Amino acid sequence: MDKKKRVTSYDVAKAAGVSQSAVSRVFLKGRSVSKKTREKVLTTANELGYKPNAIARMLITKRSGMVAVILSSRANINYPEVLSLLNKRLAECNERVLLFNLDDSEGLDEILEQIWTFQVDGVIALAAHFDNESIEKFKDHNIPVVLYNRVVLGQTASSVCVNHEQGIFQLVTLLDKQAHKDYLVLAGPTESDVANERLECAIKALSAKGHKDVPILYGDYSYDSGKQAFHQWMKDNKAPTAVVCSNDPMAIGVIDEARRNWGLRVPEDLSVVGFDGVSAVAWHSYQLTTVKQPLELMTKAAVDILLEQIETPDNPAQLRVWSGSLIEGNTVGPANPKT
Amino acid sequence: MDKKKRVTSYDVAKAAGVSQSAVSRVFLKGRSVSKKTREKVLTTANELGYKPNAIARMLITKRSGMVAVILSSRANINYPEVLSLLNKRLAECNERVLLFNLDDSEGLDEILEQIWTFQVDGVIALAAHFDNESIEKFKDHNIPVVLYNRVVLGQTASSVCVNHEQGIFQLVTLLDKQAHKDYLVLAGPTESDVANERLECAIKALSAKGHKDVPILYGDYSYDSGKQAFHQWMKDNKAPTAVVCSNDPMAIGVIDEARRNWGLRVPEDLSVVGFDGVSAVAWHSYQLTTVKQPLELMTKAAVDILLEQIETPDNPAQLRVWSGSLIEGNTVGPANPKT
DNA sequence: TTGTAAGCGTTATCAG
DNA sequence: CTGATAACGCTTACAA
Repeated sequence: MDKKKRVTSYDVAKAAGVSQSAVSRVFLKGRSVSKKTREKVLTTANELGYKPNAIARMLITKRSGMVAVILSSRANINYPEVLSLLNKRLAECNERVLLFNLDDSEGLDEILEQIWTFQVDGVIALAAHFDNESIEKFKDHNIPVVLYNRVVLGQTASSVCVNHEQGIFQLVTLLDKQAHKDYLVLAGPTESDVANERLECAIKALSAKGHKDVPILYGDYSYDSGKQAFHQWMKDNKAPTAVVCSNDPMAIGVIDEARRNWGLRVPEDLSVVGFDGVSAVAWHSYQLTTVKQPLELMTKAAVDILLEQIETPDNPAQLRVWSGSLIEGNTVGPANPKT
Repeated sequence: MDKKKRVTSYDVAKAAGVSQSAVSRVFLKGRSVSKKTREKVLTTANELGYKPNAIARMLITKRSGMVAVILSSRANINYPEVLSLLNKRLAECNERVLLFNLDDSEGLDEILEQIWTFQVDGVIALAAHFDNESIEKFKDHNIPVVLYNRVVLGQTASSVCVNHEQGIFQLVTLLDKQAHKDYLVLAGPTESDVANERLECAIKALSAKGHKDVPILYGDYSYDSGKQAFHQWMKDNKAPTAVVCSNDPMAIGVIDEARRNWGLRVPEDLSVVGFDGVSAVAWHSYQLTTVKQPLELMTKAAVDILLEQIETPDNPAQLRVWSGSLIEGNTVGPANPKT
């Protein structure tokens, strides 16, 4: 009694006195089965504990019901909601998430091969290290891809994005209105496309307001890197009056460093803005002014677009861009240079 | 040129002038193939862009190479590292993560059926709503389960846990040494087993130090719920001198609320401890005293145990428990009751 | 509406 | 070492 063989549609068929295909039809939507046999099959299936084997189904239908989600550890740790929301939306559409972690570009080819062998229906890519060549490979394999917050130059794949340019422009405008002149930009890791885009947007926005040659510091998106970058700068330079950070944790790091080690009050002496709208920005000790990504809308759209591409692969790629919403915290004040 | 049919082992066999089974053997480890045919097959496979079809392999080998990870949104958002670490470890062992989200118990049965149809090799469960009955179902289906931070009474499934009792005892001891007498316990959501266990441990530890009938507040593990719970308490009651919180974000909420709205200094007037050791506890504005879970060790063990159960299903279930490490921040000070 | 039979693309078995 | 051939458990024409 311990060698429990899996019960198949044949077993059910035999027990119910019908053909195997009848059993199969009962478990498929929109197939013509008489009420009588349906009930007969359903009850015996229940007795035997039969559940259709998804693997066998995948093999014949050539649809796996799985979507590969490629992300980096950093992406998941900074935006855990994204994965949860994607998963939930996909589950509603009867697709499961098969997870792939891509932290350094070395493993990329290996991951692509894996994805290919698993016959996934589509791919959603959030990873930083993801070049255009790889995107082309998916095209070659006829497997639809949706990029999340990743701009493509050639526009061969669909993507959903937050409008970095508009969001950062809003933040810079806010600072500019307060008559700030001494700016600092704290950028993210140079390997990240998103980080580079945010940096460019910051430079462009500042430039549009007449602030050229703003010094640029680099961090890795972490709190500590924000602290450290600001510390390094302050050791050798005069304090800025405004810091434009490429994400929220770094901005919070800058705030803590400024307050703790350099006697700067925020926002009286120093204004700081972030980006993303993570939950901690609302914490009372910070109340960071930032721009929030509409994650629910973006994830929903990513799934919708992907499913559309799965159903009708010949539809052209599309790009959808959302404006972020400004969160006015308490970290922006009038310029007040320390002399 | 656009109807790209997938290339199969037959195509490669024909092109290379060998049998289909020869091709198959080349792509399997430890199969005897002559050097000559191996090379021949490998090069033509490369030319044609052949990759074995994992689905077909699953069907015949009855191993899917996939592990179901069941988690709640809250779990992923509070402990995003756990999923990343699990995924990385599993990938090293050639297992992929198939994700299942379980937020309310209503969908449980549905998810279990899905998991069953996907023929996953094993399950790692981090979800809060996961009763013993469900665990039994996996046993019935012969599919190994490892529970993550979830105690089982019957001990029919393996599990890895942080030692809540020991960790909380350390924290309470720290407070007791500072002569605190007026305690408050801030517990997590009552639906969560982990939350309930932490609450029990707190009561037990306080009781062991002679502090009986400590008032208990409830939150949902979020920053806001910590703020709010403390606010409610303070409206009608005298300030405690020490708050034992069931996780870090709630503790940080308590700190902010105490400082902002009740003029309490931390740690001079109020001591606060948390649990988990999330990254924000190190932020300078808080520097929370807490206990950190050894996530790397725990996730590694979860995977190791699961794989062992997959290889040798008759091995008995095992429980592994780790002590958390005390992080002494700056939120515990001598008792100093405000009169 | 039902049953028969032909796949889907592998791996496993067993002669040669 | 190699090549037939039989599974694996399902879906899907096709014929009845």
